[in-house]
Amino acid sequence: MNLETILSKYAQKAVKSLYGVECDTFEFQVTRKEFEGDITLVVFPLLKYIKDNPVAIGQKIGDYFVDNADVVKGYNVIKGFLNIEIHNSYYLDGFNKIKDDQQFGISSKNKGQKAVMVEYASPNTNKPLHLGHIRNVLLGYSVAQILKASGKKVYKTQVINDRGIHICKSMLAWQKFGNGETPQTTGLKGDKLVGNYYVAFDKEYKHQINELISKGKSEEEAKKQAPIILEAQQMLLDWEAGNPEVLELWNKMNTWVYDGFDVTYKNIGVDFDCNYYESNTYLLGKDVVEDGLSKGVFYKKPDNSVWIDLTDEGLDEKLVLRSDGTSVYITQDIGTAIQRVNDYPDVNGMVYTVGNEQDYHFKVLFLILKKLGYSWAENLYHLSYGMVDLPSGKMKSREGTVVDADDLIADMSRTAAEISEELGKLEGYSETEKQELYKTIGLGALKYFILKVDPKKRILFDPRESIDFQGNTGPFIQYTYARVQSILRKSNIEPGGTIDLDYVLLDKEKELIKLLFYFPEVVQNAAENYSPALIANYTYDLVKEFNSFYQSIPILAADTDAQKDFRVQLSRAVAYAIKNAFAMLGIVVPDRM
RNA sequence: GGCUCCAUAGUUCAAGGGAUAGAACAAAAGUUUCCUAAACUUUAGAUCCAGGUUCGAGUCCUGGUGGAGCUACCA
Repeated sequence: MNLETILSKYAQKAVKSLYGVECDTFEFQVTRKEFEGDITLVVFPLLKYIKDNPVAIGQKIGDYFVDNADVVKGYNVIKGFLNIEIHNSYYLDGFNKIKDDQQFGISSKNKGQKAVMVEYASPNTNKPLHLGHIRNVLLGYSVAQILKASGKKVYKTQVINDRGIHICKSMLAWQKFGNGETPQTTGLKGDKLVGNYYVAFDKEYKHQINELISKGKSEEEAKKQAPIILEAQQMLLDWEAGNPEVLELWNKMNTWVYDGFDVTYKNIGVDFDCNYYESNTYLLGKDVVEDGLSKGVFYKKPDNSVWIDLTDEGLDEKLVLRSDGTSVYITQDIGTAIQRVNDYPDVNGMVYTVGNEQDYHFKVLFLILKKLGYSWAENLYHLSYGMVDLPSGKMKSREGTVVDADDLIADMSRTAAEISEELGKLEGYSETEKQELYKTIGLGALKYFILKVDPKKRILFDPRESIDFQGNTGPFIQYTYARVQSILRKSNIEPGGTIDLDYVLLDKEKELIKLLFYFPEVVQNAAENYSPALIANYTYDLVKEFNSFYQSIPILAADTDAQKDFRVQLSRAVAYAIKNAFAMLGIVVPDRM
C-alpha cells in the first residue's frame, strides 16, 4: 500500500470526525523541495464540502494525522497546502522490502489474463528502413515492454506490406536493369539492393514521362501512358493471377528484403512474436463486410460499392468494398484484426503503432469494428506519433534526404567510440567487448533521444548536430549505472540483510528512496498512457538525484559500517530500477563505460 | 472549406487543474591528491495572442495567429 492510500484513509476519517463530512478522494502531491515535508495534501478541493478556511482545515487534519497515523511525524500548513512529514522508519521499512528485488518495478499481478497485441514497424518491402521507422519500432517495442512490465501479456507483431504496385516497380526495374545482381554478388544488404531498383524505376519512369511530354502529351497523359508504368501494372495483374514466374521473382526479392530487415531489427534490438503478410491478409475482410451488410452496419450503393455511414459520429461516409467487389485498405485491416483474435484467442485488445497521418483511418477502423459488435473493439488503441522531420522539412527519398536506419546506428556507435577512446576508461576490455559497448552506448543515445519525447509531438532531427551524449541523454543514465556497478564490484556487500529502522537518513538518501517507491506507479502510468516518455523522464530524475548523492556523500568511505552498508544497498536498488526502466525502453545498460 | 494534432528559455525537451513553470544543450563561473568529471555546484534566460470557467490555468472552454496532417473505388 502506498503512502497516498494510507493517508487517504486517515484523511477520510479525519474529515468525518472533524466536520462530519464524507469524502473519499484526496489530492496529494510530492512536497516541493523548498518546503518542509515529504508529501502534501492539497486542502483547496475540500472547500467544496467544508466551510472553513483552508489553513484551519489543514491544521486540524494535520493534528489528526499526528495523533492517529503512526507514519506521520509532523506537519506544517502553508496557504492551502498541508505538508506532512513522514517518519524515516516508514521509508526504511519500505526500502527493506524492495532493495533486493531485481525485478523491482515489474509487476506480475495480471499474468494469465487477457493479452494485448502490439503492432509496430509495418514496413514496405521496396525500401530500406529509415529514421521514421526507427521511431515507430522503438515506440512500439517500448510500449510492448511497458505493458508487459505493467503485468499484461503481450504479443508483438508487424504487418508486412509485401504486395502492390510499389513492389512490382522494384521487381520490374531489377528485371530490366539488374543483370542478375543479388545481395551476394554485390555485397549489398538485400533491402538496400531492392531499394536501389525502386529508385531506378522512378528514374526511368520520369525519363519516359518527359519524353512523352516532349512529344506533345500532357503530363497527366504521360504519367498514365509511360510504357514502364503499364508494364508494372501488368505485373501486378500477373501477380494476382498467380503467374509462377512473377511469383518466383517476388519471392526471391522479398526474401532479400526480409534478410536485410532482420539485420536492421537485430541491430536495433527489437523482435516480433508473429508476422502478418499483406499478401495473405489482403483478401480478408470481405466476408465480414457481407455479414455487416446483412446486419445493416453497411449499405450498398446502386453501383454495388459498399459503404458505412459515419456522419452521426462526425465523420464521413467511408467506402469498404469497391464496386467491382475488391477490398480496400480498411477492409483488409478489418479482416486482419479479426484474424488476429482468431489466431490468438486470448487477445482482448490491440495497439497499432502508426504515424499520425493515419489518425482518421484508425478512428474509422475502430468505429467499424465496434459497430460490428466485437467485444475487444473497445480496447483498440492507435499509438499515433508525429513525424521525424529534418531541419529542411520532411524526409524525401527522391531528394536523397532520407536518414537511413543502418547508417544512423553505425554513426551513433562511431560517435560513442570516439568519446570513449578519448576518455580511455576501458583498460582491459578486448576489442570485441569495446565494439559491443560502443554499440550499446550509441543505441542508448539514439533510443533515449527518441523515446523521451511525447509520441504525439513531431521530432526535429538535425543530422549535423547529431545526438548529445551529455546531459539528459541515454549515455548519462548508462554512465550512472556503470558507476554503481563499479561501487558494487569494489564493495563486498552482498544483497540481503535488513537496514536498521533507526538509521539516520540524510535528505539525499531519503529523496532517493522516495523516488524508488514511485517507480511501480510510473510504470502503471506509462502503460495506461502508452508513453515511454514517462519512463524516460522518471529514470532521468532518479539518476540526477543519484548523481547528486554520489557526488556529495561518500559511499565506500562512509564514516560508519552501517552507513556504508546502507549506501551500497541503496545504490544497488537504484541500479535495479535503472536497469529495469531502461529495459522498458529497449536500452541496455553497461557494467563499465 | 471541413476535421485532427502541435505551439513553453537562443535550441531540444519536462510539468497527473495546484505553491516561486523544471531539466539539458549552447553562454558565464567554479569542483579531480577522494567510490568512473559521459559527473557535480553556481549564474543568466520562457508559457503565441485575446477573452472565459475556477479559490487557483502552461494545462480546461471559445475565438484568433502560426506550423503539421487528414479529407482517394492508393496502401
